[in-house]
Amino acid sequence: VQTSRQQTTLSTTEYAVLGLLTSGSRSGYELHQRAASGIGYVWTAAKSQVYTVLPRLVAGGYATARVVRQQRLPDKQVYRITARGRRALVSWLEEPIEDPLNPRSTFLLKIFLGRLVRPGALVAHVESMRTALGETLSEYEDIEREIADDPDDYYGYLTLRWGLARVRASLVWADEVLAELERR
Amino acid sequence: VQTSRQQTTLSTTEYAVLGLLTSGSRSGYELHQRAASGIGYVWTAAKSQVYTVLPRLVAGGYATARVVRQQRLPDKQVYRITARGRRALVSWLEEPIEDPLNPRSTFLLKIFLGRLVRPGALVAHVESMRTALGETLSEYEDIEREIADDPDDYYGYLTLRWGLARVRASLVWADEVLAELERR
DNA sequence: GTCGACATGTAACCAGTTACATGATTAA
DNA sequence: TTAATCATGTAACTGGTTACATGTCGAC
Repeated sequence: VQTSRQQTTLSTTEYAVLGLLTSGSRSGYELHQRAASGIGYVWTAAKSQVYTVLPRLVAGGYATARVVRQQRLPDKQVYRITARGRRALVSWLEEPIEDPLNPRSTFLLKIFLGRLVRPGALVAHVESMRTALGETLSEYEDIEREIADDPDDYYGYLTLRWGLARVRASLVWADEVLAELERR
Repeated sequence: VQTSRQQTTLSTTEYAVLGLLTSGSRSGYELHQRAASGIGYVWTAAKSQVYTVLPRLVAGGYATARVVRQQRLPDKQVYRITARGRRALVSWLEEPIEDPLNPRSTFLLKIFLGRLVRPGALVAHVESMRTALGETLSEYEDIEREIADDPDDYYGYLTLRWGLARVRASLVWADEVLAELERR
């Protein structure tokens, strides 16, 4: 028996949707609503993306769909994550994060879904973030030394200070979280 | 005499390129190199975007191109911003920023190019950012009160604390910058 | 009778990334 | 001879946003 061709890698949106499905079966509509709260702070998806992604997850064997008939309200498709979907999600969550400082990086999504992974994987993610933040901080500090006293660079310096403030705040966060995770 | 159809609104990438051209005439290649430093911390563009955008700016009358012949090295097109380009850029820079907290918002770009606008416009941008940050902070603090003690939300709380740390750092930055700008 | 929630989707578009393509010069 | 820099572009693809399309029910 020949199985149909399946995707082997999923997009971040697909993993985010699988992540939502780990809290229970949901319809496309519900997933889109949920995307506004909770996970919405770390990952958003347009309605059209959700409806595009769900049939692909079913086709790949990562989820199953079941029609729920309703009176008064239109019928809906309710999606449930499969064991295969769970395995794919967990192994993706444990994979190292490349370019953690990229504003579209998956860092926060992977932390948010931290309950699904081995604690060591989470520590590794936060440590890689801390390393990246430390490198960025010293890079920014080098630039600061160059431009701080040059009035021509005043507006560049303002934006640099924005970056410095946020990198430093994130570093404090990373140190706190690492201490907390290691205490567990 | 009928002028050819011109774009009336430009994309953010086009404004960013115009912003780079205010520091002097540049070739596409140079613009792409510069995008790695300075403005690169607040706006990046792929090589292909730069080469796509430049002829459009010329077609719209926002820039002019001149061929510079070189021995040994290939000829290059050098672009210069026009008065029209400058006017369009400045009026865009002074326009209010919608959704300043959106990670792809133009806030930092407009601060970075602050030397081109009236000081009042800059103050308005930072004030609108401070307002948006204040609203986000109290929203996050509300959520914190709900989830801080619930162990089921532990990983959500970790990501919330990341957000809190960064919002608070940005608020401190905004207050400092406003005080500084008003002292001038 | 108009609006909002429920429910599912398609189509078009825009921005951004990566790969492809070419070709000279210079340094390791 | 291999890679890097200079220089300019095109093509394909991915991800994300907005608009379009349809239809019921309940509340105001």
